[in-house]
Amino acid sequence: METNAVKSKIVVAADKFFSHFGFHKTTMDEIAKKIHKAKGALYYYFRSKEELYNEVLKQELDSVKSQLREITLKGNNPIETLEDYVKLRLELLSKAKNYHETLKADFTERYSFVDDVRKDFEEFERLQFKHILSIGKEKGLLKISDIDSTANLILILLRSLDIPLFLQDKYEDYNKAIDELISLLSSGLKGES
Amino acid sequence: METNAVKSKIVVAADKFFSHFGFHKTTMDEIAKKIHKAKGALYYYFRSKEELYNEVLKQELDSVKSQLREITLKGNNPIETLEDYVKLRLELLSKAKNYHETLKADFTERYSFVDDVRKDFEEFERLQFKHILSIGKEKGLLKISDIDSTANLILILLRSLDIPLFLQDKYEDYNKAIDELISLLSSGLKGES
DNA sequence: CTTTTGACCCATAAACAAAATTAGTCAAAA
DNA sequence: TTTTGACTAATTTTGTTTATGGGTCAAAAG
Repeated sequence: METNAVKSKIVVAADKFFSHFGFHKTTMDEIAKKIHKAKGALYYYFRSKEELYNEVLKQELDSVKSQLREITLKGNNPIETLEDYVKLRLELLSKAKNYHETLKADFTERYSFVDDVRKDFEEFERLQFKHILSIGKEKGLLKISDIDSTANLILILLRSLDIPLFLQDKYEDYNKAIDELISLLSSGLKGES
Repeated sequence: METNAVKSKIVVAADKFFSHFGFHKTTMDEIAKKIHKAKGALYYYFRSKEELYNEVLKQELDSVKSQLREITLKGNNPIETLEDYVKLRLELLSKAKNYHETLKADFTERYSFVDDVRKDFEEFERLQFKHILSIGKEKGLLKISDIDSTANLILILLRSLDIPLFLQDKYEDYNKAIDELISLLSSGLKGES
């Protein structure tokens, strides 16, 4: 693990601007100014603005990942774990401004330079769901015929909900439905399909 | 019910252009030309281009509504009815190009002039779900504590899925998950929450 | 009286050019 | 090894002109 103090400062400063003003309305110059460096210094650590943005998003999502991973590992009851996961995920992602921006970009330009980070997050989540479900199956608490398909469904539902939740200010409106979804998942996964 | 032949021809012609090229890339002139009328004639029947587009969308969704209503009315087993509803809905809406355009517009300009039609469709669907669920509850086939909340959840899930399905070419990828969702709903609504 | 026409107006969009901004480079310096 | 800052080239923004297309309306048609 490379712990370069300057590189970290760049990422922290960049995140401040990117999450406030977005990718396009942030300039490399202002990021450099913020940490009292010349613009050229940024290019010593990052090949391009896109690579820097990619790193900022990576750290944003890595933080979310590590907090969600705790839930998955700590949990005893898979139903409760899933409930906690969904709630914490909602809370954490609702603050992840750069993530929101990449979601929005899907409808206009597409930020293909963050595809790897986003794919990584997707696969992380898929793994968490598979893990939770397999524990539930082992313990005989959940009746699931195909873990992969069920994990995929949960993944698709949550990711689909991200769009209205974070891009269309439906956060308040949908909050009640999230609880409803959790209890539907609970009872749905307990019963026979 | 006003059955004006000319008005109908206008709407049919307008639909052809709007669904192919969208609201902005369609001109009132070409719609008029298509039915061998002058542009002014369109304004005898419609106050504006927006009102015409609104009417086209209304008819597109009215057609979907009437086909979905049949499912709701014909169905005996509420679980099967819900399954049939979701599948037909997906099939019908996947072809509803103007509906897709209004969904896409939500992320850019917003077509506020179609809000009424869209709201109407939303309330129609809410009613269908409430109807199906209440039948299921009556027959003792479904265990639902709050019909309104559950209907609302189904509404939110399906509408959230519309975006990736119709706007982000995930139609193929998600098709398997739709079946999975239906069976989750089935077992979830049968069991206790 | 109802419906249609098409020239007309004007707001908006497209096209183009000029100016300004900013991503990215690099030789020199720290 | 790291940083600088002037420099370049590409992209955006701004301003201007031209073209397009929504909407009107007096006159005509039926």
